[in-house]
Amino acid sequence: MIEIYLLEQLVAFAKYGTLSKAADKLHISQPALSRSMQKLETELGVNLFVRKNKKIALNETGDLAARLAQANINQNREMVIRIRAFDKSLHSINVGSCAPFPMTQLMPILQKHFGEMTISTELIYGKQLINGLKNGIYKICILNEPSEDSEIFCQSYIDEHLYISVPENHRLAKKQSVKFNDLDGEKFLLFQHIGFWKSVCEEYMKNTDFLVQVDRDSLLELIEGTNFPAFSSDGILATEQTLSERIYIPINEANAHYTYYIACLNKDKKKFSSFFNEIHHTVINKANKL
Amino acid sequence: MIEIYLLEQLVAFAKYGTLSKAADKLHISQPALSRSMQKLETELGVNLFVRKNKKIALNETGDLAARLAQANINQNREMVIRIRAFDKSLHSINVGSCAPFPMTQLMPILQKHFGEMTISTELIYGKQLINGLKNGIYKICILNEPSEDSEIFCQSYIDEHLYISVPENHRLAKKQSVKFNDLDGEKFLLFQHIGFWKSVCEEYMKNTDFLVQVDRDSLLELIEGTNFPAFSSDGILATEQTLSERIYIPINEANAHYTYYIACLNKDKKKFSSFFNEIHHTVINKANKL
DNA sequence: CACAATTACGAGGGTCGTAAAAATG
DNA sequence: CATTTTTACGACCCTCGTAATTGTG
Repeated sequence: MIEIYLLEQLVAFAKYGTLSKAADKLHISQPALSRSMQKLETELGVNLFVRKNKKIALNETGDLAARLAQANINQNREMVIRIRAFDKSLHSINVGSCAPFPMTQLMPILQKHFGEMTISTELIYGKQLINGLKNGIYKICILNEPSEDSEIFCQSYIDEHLYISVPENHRLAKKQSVKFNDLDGEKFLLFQHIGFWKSVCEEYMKNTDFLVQVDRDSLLELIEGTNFPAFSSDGILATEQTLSERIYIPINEANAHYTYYIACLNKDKKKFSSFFNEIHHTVINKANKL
Repeated sequence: MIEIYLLEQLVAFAKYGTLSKAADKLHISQPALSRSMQKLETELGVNLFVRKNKKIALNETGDLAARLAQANINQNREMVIRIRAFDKSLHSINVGSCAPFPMTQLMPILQKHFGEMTISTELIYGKQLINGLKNGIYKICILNEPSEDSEIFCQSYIDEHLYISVPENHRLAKKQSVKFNDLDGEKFLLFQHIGFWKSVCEEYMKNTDFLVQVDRDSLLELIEGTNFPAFSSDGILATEQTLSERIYIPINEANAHYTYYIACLNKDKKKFSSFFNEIHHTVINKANKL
C-alpha cells in the first residue's frame, strides 16, 4: 500500500518535470521530494526514473505509475467530497417551493420540528420540483397541484388567491374584483422571485408591461412611491402589514387561485410525520374557523 | 486528501466491529486506533461514529465512508500490482513455443541478445499461441506453421523430422523408415511435454498404447531399461548424445516433419531485430552447408 | 470484574529543511 | 558558475505503545 502523499509528489513531478519545480509547487524542499521519489521506488520495488548526469526523468514504468497515481488521488478526493456531501445531506433539509408565500409559512414549522437541521429553500417550479425530490436535491417540496406519482407522498396545505394593489386614485380602485385583461397595457410592478406565478403572468397577462424588480426593498419603495399596480394575495394580506395608501382587489380568475401541497418521498414520510401532522391540524383548524 | 493507512484502519474497524478487535488484527494498539478514528473524523470534518456508553459504532456516514475507503484501498492495491507487472513485463521475455526442440535451440540465442532480461518459456500450441502473442502474454512465439495475421511478423527457423528409437532386437530395428501405423498396438514411451506433437500423436497414432512420462529422468531410465520404442528427431540427434543401444529410424510421413517459425508482433519487430537477424543467418548458413 | 473506549505521556520513526557535495553544460 | 540532484545531519511532527482512567454489563 502506497500512501497518498507519495502519489501526490509523484504526480507533481510528472507534471512539472524537475524535482526543483515540483518541490516548489508542493511547498516542500527539493531534497525532501528527491528522497520521497527514492522511497517510492523502494516501496514499489521498481525503477520509476532514469537518472543520468544529475538529470532525473520518468521512465516508461514511472509514466504508468504517475497516471495510475493520479487516478487513485482523484478517487480519494472524490471520496472525501462524497462523504462530506452525504453527511451534509443528513443534517439538512432542502425545500423546493413553487411559490414564496407557502414557503415563508412553512419555514417556522420546519424550524420547530427540525431545529438541529440546516433548512434551506429554493424557488423552483415545473418538472424540476418532482425531479429534485426524486434525485434527493429536495427533501420536501411545495407544489401547486397534487402529485399522483407513486413514489411521492402529498398532502394539501393552504390556498392562495391573487390580489392586486393599486393606489386610491387608480382607475381600478373602485372595483370589487378584476380580471387579468383589466391590466392590459398597464405598467405593473412585479417581483422577480415569485416561482410559478411567473408562468401564470406569462400565459394570462401577455399584454401587461411588467417592471420586474430583483430587489425586494426596491420593489416596496416603488409600490409606495409610484402609482403602478402590483400583486399581493390573501395569504400575504393576512400575515403582513398592508399599506394604507393602497387598495387591495382580488383577481377573479380560476388561475389566480391555487391550493398548495406539501410533498416528500414515501420513504421519508415517517421521518417527517410529526411535521405533516402539524400541517394537517393547522389546515383542519383553519377550515373549522371559517 | 486522506492517507491510506487511516482508510485501512477504518475498514478494519468496519469489518471487526470493535476498536479492540480491529486494532488486534491491524497489529497496532487499541488506543492508536482510537486516536486514528478521531483524526479521520477531524480531517473529514464529519462524524463517522456514534459513541455511547463507551461503545463505538459506525453511523450512516461512517458506513458510507468505510465502503468508499475500501474502494480507494482496492484501487491503490491494484495500482501497485499493475506497476510491478508492467515493470516486470519490460524486463522479461516470455516465449511461447509449440514444441520443446526449437525452444531449447532458441534459448541460448535469446540469452545472448537479451541477457539483461528474464527469459521464460511456455509450451503451448493452437490458437492460444497467437492469442498470447496479441494480448502480451508472449513476446515471442515459436509456431509450426507460418502466421498470416497482419499484426504478426513471422520468420522461418528450423525443421524437425520425427524419429523413433528402438532397441537393436526390436522387430522394426532393421527398417530404413517407419510409418505411424507400424506402431499400432505397440507400447510406446512418450514424454508428456511435447507441445503440438501431442496432437499429432492423437490424430495419427490412435492405436498406439502410449506410456506417458511426466518426468524426463524417468523417461530416460525407461528408454534405457526397457524395449519400448520412443520418439526422437533429427534435431535432437544432432544436438544431444545418442544412446548406443538404440537404433534411430525416421518416420516417413508428411506429418512427422515440420518447419518452425519465430513470430513476434510487428510493433516489437524492431526491438528483436538483432535476434531475428542472427536466426536468419543461422538458417542461411545451415542451408549452404547442406 | 471483565471488557471497551478514551486520555495521558513518553519513545521512536520518518519526513522535513538546511547545508554541503557532486555533476553537468 | 548556475542549475539540478543527491547526501548528510539535525529538528520536529506524528504515530505508536504503555499505563492509567472512565464507564458499562
